[in-house]
Amino acid sequence: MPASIEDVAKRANVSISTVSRVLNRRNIVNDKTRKRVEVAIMELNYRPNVFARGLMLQQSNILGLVLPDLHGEFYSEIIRGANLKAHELGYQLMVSSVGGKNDGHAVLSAVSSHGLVDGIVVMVSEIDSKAKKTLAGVTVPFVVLDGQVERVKHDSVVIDQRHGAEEMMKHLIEDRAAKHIVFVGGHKTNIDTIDRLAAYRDTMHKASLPVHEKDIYHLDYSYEKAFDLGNEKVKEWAASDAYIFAANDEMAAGIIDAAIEKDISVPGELHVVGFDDTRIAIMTRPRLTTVHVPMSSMGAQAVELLCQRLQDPERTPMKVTLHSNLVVRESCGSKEGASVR
Amino acid sequence: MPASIEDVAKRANVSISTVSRVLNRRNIVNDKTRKRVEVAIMELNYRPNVFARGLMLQQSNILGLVLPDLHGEFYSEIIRGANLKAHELGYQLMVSSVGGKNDGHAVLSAVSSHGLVDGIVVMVSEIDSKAKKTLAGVTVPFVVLDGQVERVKHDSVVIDQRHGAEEMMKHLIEDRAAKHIVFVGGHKTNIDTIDRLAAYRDTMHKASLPVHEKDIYHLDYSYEKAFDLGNEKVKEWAASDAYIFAANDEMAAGIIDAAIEKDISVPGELHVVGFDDTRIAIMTRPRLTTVHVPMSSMGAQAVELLCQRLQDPERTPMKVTLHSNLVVRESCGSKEGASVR
DNA sequence: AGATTGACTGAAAGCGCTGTCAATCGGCCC
DNA sequence: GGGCCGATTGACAGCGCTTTCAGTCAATCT
Repeated sequence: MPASIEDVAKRANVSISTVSRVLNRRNIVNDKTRKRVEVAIMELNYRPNVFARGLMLQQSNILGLVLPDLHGEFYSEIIRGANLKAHELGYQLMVSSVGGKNDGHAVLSAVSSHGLVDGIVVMVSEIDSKAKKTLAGVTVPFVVLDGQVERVKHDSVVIDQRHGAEEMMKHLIEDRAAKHIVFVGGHKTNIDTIDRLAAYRDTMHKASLPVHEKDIYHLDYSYEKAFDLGNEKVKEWAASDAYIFAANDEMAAGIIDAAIEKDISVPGELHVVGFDDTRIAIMTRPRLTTVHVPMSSMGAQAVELLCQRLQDPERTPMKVTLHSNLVVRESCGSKEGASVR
Repeated sequence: MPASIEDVAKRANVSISTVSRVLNRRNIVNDKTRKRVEVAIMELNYRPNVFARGLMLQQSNILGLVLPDLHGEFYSEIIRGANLKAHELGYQLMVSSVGGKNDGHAVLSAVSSHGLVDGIVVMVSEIDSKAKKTLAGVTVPFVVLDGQVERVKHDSVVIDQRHGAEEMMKHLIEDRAAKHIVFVGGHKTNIDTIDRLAAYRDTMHKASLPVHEKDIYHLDYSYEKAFDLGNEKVKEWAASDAYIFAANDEMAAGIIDAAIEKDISVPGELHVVGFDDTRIAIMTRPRLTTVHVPMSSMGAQAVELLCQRLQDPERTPMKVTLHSNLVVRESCGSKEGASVR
């Protein structure tokens, strides 16, 4: 049983009020008394009990981070950024995934209404997900990553995917003179996929290029599925001089590897680009031309917003937009030739 | 302000004791009464306050997971496994990194002695790290991942790296007839590196192969550093028909890519193998021959051990050993030829 | 009938900490 | 000398919940 505030008080020969005061740097405590208390705290290796404190203060200094999954470089980076910033601001982070199962729903509400966390950062990547509905009933402040929840007041940080995606499309069409672009996305209901696909359609349209629905694929963001698709289509694609616009780097990697398997050279015969600029982008050969998305900044920014709101609950909701931008490497050919870094 | 147990009691026209009883399924509460209380709970959307509960019960149902870093597939998988198991057992997970900074020390002790968490899972990958010393003073149960702490009673889950590493070395020497094997590890003080290097030395010795110190490199497990090293050495290595034993998949990938850059074919002219069997292993071309390490099982197992200990604090400490095993793919040539999957 | 028992339920004591309010004390003012 | 002031400190009321410890009441026993 760890020492309580009372033990400290007794040892220092003061009342618990005084101990509490020196802990919280409240009022002024006489120098001598404070020293005495501090010594007692040292000697007893005393730490205030979080629960008692939480009960009084109604706050825990714990933040929740709820992601669709914990897998892969993408989420990994978000967690990292969020964790770092949270510690910097004196908070602890609790990470959860609202994974495929309906269990996500439960986790989310548990984490939030329990009163355990002071606030949460949620990433909602499916449009119309259950999580969104649950969020509407959440009582603590929350910030939404990469999305919005209607009719609920909250901060959010979004990526200007549109911009990056358009830049990419323009690069393909204008710099690379692409005529035939294939879009390989995640699930149809995935917000990022929706955005990126919209940019695809728009840009094609503006460039007066035809969009064939058979050139639009919806996979699940995984390397494996993309590899399988690639295995099947890569020859056909190469034959039509296609440019493959994958909605994340992993799928781009899968397709490139499928091409290699079939002895089709990238970017010689087939061009592939990715999205996110995760570390995978530099681990493929050729390295990926992709769109850089500042993942760890997203995490950090969200935490920062959340903490600000915790301090000033009345602040008007903010929406921070982070920019994405094109990163040209070799996977779709380059202006200067294939060897440019 | 969320509803309290008292609000429920009033609404159901009973005392708080009764409400508490139905919450904890204690004693027997009359059916009718219980229904009434349950209805009130529903209507008020009541959730017991974690702090109050924690204060009474001296437990939070929160587990801490402290890793050296949160970056990369390796840790990502551990987190995933741990998180899943924790939820399964009714716990929440709090993830921290004890990163390079001395801040890790602080985090660790904060997390533990604060009384916030019921127990922690720590991964200590540096021998003689500060964290280890801190652990000795930790008051809650903890389980150590991939290591041991002297003179302190605790459970642990370790990987039998030795076995996998030896299997790999034997494969190289016996099946592939390697004569010259280069070891590329992480920091000298990293436990995994130490283990793997030991296996390297032993097996070399047993096979009467000479170990040259210049064939042993200590990097930092990163793709980039390995890529740089590769750029410098790859030609020399290829010339001497070397086999590169990288201590993780990322470094193996870096070296392979450096080879490709220099137009040296893998596994034709240079042979490279990795360790861990992360998803990176199947994303390189050629795909990596590596040692499979059950990362998510590690996380899950650790959580399970921790929970068992929480239930029975007197149980004698256990050490669970997980096995690693060789996975042969193409990066060092294969028995059946280069195209085997 | 009076005593005893069993099934429920309520009152109240904290868990460890914060914050309000009052008490104490030496010094200073009129 | 009495009163007042600022500085410091202690008492104590909760925060919301669990958990004895005592009832209360109808049914059962002797």
